[in-house]
Amino acid sequence: MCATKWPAGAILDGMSTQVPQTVPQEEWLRLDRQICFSLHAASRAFNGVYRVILKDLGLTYPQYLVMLVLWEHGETPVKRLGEHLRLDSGTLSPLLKRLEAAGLVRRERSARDERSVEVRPTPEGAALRERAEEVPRRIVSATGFTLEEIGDLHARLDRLTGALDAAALQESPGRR
Amino acid sequence: MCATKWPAGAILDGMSTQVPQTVPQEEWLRLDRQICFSLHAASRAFNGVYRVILKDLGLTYPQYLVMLVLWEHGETPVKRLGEHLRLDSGTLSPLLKRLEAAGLVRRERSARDERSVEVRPTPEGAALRERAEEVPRRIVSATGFTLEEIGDLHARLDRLTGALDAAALQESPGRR
DNA sequence: CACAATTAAGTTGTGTGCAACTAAATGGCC
DNA sequence: GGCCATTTAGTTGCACACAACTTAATTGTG
Repeated sequence: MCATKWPAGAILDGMSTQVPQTVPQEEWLRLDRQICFSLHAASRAFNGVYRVILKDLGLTYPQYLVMLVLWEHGETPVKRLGEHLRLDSGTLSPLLKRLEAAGLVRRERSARDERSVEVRPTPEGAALRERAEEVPRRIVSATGFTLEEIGDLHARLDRLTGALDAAALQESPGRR
Repeated sequence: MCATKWPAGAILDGMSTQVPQTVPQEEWLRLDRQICFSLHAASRAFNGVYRVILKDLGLTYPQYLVMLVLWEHGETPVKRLGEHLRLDSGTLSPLLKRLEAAGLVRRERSARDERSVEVRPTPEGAALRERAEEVPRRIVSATGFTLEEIGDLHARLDRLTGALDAAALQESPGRR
């Protein structure tokens, strides 16, 4: 919910604030833009390349991510999809409805737990995997990075995400 | 590869496809998810931390980026804002309208070029800068990274974005 | 000067992403 | 068995992000 107060500064609590104060006051806003902004920009640039490549498949980028999970794990409840992709039902429900309308997945209430909805690829959705298999190579090639560099970047980003999640969690302890 | 199928194969043209074929077919879809997904996740994690921190200021993350540009450069036409932030008018127009409604910026048609709209911070918008000055430190601290690591990550991400943009450009040569 | 091409904002429509809420089912606990 | 807290999807509302389009102003060219 993160709807809480913010006594401001809580995010620093419990974290080592080992940032050297060698950077002049004035520079902080510029520096900051570089950090957050370069990530934001990279994410959107990635999105753009995926958009072009996935157009043939009729998928958006988040829809592709969902299909990746389904191809790997088969029938999966919405809840677990959300855990894999870090998305909640507010995002997944309409997305899955579109995938179902496109004939790529089927949704049906679990028999054992009527709260849960199982999502599984239709034959068409499963068949799409073959055509999707060339996507990764094209993406890697578009990055211009070697596999080693990609692995390294991946590790850094995961560490970053972990730290950011931990910091945000300090604020809103009760969600997802 | 890159043989027949897609007319979209242009994305590979002119790039060295120096990806070693040591990874088995089956693994590609998993690997791929790791690259794109970790970036996607990191971007959203950043967004989450910013959302929490910026709530005090009444700004969303993209609105904060716009204010950063305005604080640094003063009066700026919408067009230039878009260049700085890599956003088009479809995103900026409603965003700026909200910032104007919040009393943080003013928009007015340029006298010399009636097509252009100049955006500049109001006194309230300018005053917000002071309160925003603590944001970067809190963000850096939330990442758990040193400034050196951040600089390094920043360089990699910029390189990545450049390569991805170049690849996407090959596909849709006529835009933005 | 006239007129086509270009440029800058804005609008419309679609698809996320997420907070806040609702509804239904389940599991504990007495 | 009855009741309440929890869990799971779904819905609503808001804010990007971007493609495609519209409108208005400017520029370039003959």
